[in-house]
Amino acid sequence: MNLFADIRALVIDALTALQAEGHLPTGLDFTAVAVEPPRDAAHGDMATNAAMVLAKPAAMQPRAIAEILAARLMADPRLLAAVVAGPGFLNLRLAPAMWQGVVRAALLAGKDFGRCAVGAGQKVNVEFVSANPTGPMHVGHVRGAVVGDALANLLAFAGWDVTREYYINDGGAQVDVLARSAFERYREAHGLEPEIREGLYPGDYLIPVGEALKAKYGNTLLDQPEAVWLADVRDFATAMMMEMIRADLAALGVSMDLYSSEKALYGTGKIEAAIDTLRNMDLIYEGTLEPPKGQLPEDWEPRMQTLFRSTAHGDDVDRPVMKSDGSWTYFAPDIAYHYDKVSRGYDQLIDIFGADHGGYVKRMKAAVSALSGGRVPLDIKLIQLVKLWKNGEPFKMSKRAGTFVTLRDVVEMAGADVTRFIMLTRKNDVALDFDFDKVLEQSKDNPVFYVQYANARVNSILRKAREAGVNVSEEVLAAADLSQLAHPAEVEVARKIAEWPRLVEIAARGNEPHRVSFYLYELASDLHALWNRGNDEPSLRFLQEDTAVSQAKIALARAVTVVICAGLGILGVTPVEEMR
RNA sequence: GCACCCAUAGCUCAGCUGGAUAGAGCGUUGCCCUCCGAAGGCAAAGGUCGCACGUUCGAAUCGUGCUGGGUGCACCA
Repeated sequence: MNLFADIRALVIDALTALQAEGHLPTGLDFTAVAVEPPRDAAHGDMATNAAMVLAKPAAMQPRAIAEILAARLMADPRLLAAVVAGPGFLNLRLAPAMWQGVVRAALLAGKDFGRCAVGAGQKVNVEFVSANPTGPMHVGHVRGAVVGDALANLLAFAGWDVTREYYINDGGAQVDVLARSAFERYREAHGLEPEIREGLYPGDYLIPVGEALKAKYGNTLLDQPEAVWLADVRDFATAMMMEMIRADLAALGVSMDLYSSEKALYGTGKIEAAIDTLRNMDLIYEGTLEPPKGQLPEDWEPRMQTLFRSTAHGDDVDRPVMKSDGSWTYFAPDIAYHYDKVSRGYDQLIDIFGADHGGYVKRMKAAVSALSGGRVPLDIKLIQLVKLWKNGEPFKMSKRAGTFVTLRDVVEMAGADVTRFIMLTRKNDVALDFDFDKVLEQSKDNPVFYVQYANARVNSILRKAREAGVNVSEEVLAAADLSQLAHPAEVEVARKIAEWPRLVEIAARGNEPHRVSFYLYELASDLHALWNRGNDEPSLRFLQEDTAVSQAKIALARAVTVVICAGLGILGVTPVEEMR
C-alpha cells in the first residue's frame, strides 16, 4: 500500500466528480497533480498542488479551485481537514486511523512492505563491475559493485525483472599482458628468476597462477616461444582471475546472474553482424576524423578508418570501430555486446561505469539508440572516486598487494555491511570519503551505526516485553488496538513509515539507491527521538502497565524495524539485532 | 579547444523529476544526569542555494551564458 497514491486517487476522484457536476471544465490533464508530504509538518499531513496546476488550463483562480476541491474532499471520512493555503496549496489532515492503518499494513506485509509494481515486470539489465580479469578487485571497483547490486535489488523490489551482468573484458591486449606476467610466475615456479619487465603485472597474486600452470603443464612450456603458449596461458590465467574476482564479489555479498565474455564475441560473427546492422542504417562509413581541437597531439596524422556515425544519435564526433590495420577497436565488441543485450529483449539497460569512462557515455548511448531503433533506453551511471582515510590521512597502501588497496583490504577492515552502507551514502556522481575510523565509530555521526542501533533498540524492547510476559508475536501485534497511537510523536513515526513505499518508487524510477540510505537514517532518527521523549514523558515509553497499550506501541516500533529490514535488504546490509 | 560531472550553513552533505519560511549531522553557544531509558537530550545562532539573464502563478531544481574545481578527449583497453 502506498498512502500517498491512495490519497492522490482520492483527489483525482474528487476532481473528476467536480467535472461531472460542471464545477470544473472537462478535458483537463491530471498527470501533474501531485500529493506529497509537505516540507513543514505544521502544514498538515499531505499537500496537493492540484489547484495550482489546473488553474491555467481551467481558466480559474487557483484558490477558487482549491476551495471547491476542499469542500468535496471533506465528505470523505479519511480526511479530517482540507485547508487552502498559500498560493493555492490544499493541505490535508488525515484521520488518525489512516496512520494506524499504515502501521498495520507494514506488520502484515513484513519484509515485503513497500514492494510495488511500478516496474511492471519490465526486463532490465544492470551491467556492473566488469573489472578487467587481470587481478584482484580494488577499491575503485567496490563502489560500483555496491551501487550496481543495490540498484538491482531496488529495481527488483519495485517490480522490475532484473538481470545482473558482468562483462568480462577478456578479449583485449590486457589479457595478453596477463598471460606474459603469469608465464614469468610459471618460470618462477620452476626455480627460474622471473623477469617482471616494465608493463607486466607485478602482483604476488599471480604466483599461485604460476604454480597452477606448473601443475598442469609441467615443464613442457618452459622454453617454448610465446606463440606456442600464449593462448593457453591466457585462458588459464583469465579463468583463475575470474575465480578470484567472484570470490572478491562474494566477500562483498554480490552475486551475478550472468557473466558475459568479450572474447566469446570474436570469431562468431557477432561483431560483424552488429556492425553490419549499423551499416545497413547507413551509420558506418570509411572516413577520416578531424584532428582534436586545441592542443594537437605530437604524432597526429589523418587516418582512414571505419567509423560509426554516432553523431546521428547525439554524440559529438563519429567514433572509430576499426583500426587502420583492420582490427577492431574496443568499441566494436562493446557495440556487439550491447546489441546482444538489446536482442535478448531487455526493455531497459543500465551500465555502471567508473567516472573515467565519462567520455564513453555518448557513443554507447548512440550505439544502443541506433541498434534498438530508439526502443531501449540506456542509463549510464558514472561512479565517482572513493577517497580512503585512516588516522586522519589518505590511506593508500595495501598490505596485500603493496601497490593498491584491494576490495579485500576494505572488507576486512570495515566489514561488508559497513562498506556497503557507506558506499550508498552519496549519489553516484559525487566523490565519496571513506574514513575507516569514522565508519566504525559507534556514534550518531555514523549512519550505519545509527540505523543498526535503532533496529537493535526495537529488538531489545521486544525482548524486554517477552520477559515481562507481554505477547508480542507477529499476529498479536498486527491485531493490536492501534487507536492507542494518538500522540503526535508517535504519529510522526507512522508518517515516516508511510513514506517508505513512496520512496521506493521514487528511488527506483530514478535509479538512485542512495535515497534508501538517507531515508533509513531519517527513520532511525525518528525512532530514536521517540525513544528519547520517553525519558521525559513516561506515557511515550514502549512498555506500559496496560498490556494492550504496550502492544500498540510495540507494534509501532516493530513496524519501524520491518521497514529498516526491508531497506537494509535492498542495500544488501545485514540487520543487527543487538549492539555489542 | 570540446564533452561530461560537481558547486547549497564554518565543515560534511540531503533536498521528493518546478512548490510554501531551503533541511540534517558535525562544529559553536546556552541549558539538562543523587533515581526511574544520557554509548545522550533540549534550545539558539548560522544561507545573495557559485554569478548573471531567461522560462512561469512559483526556480536550489528547467534553459542560455559565464566563473571555479574534477574527469575524459585521435587506430589504448
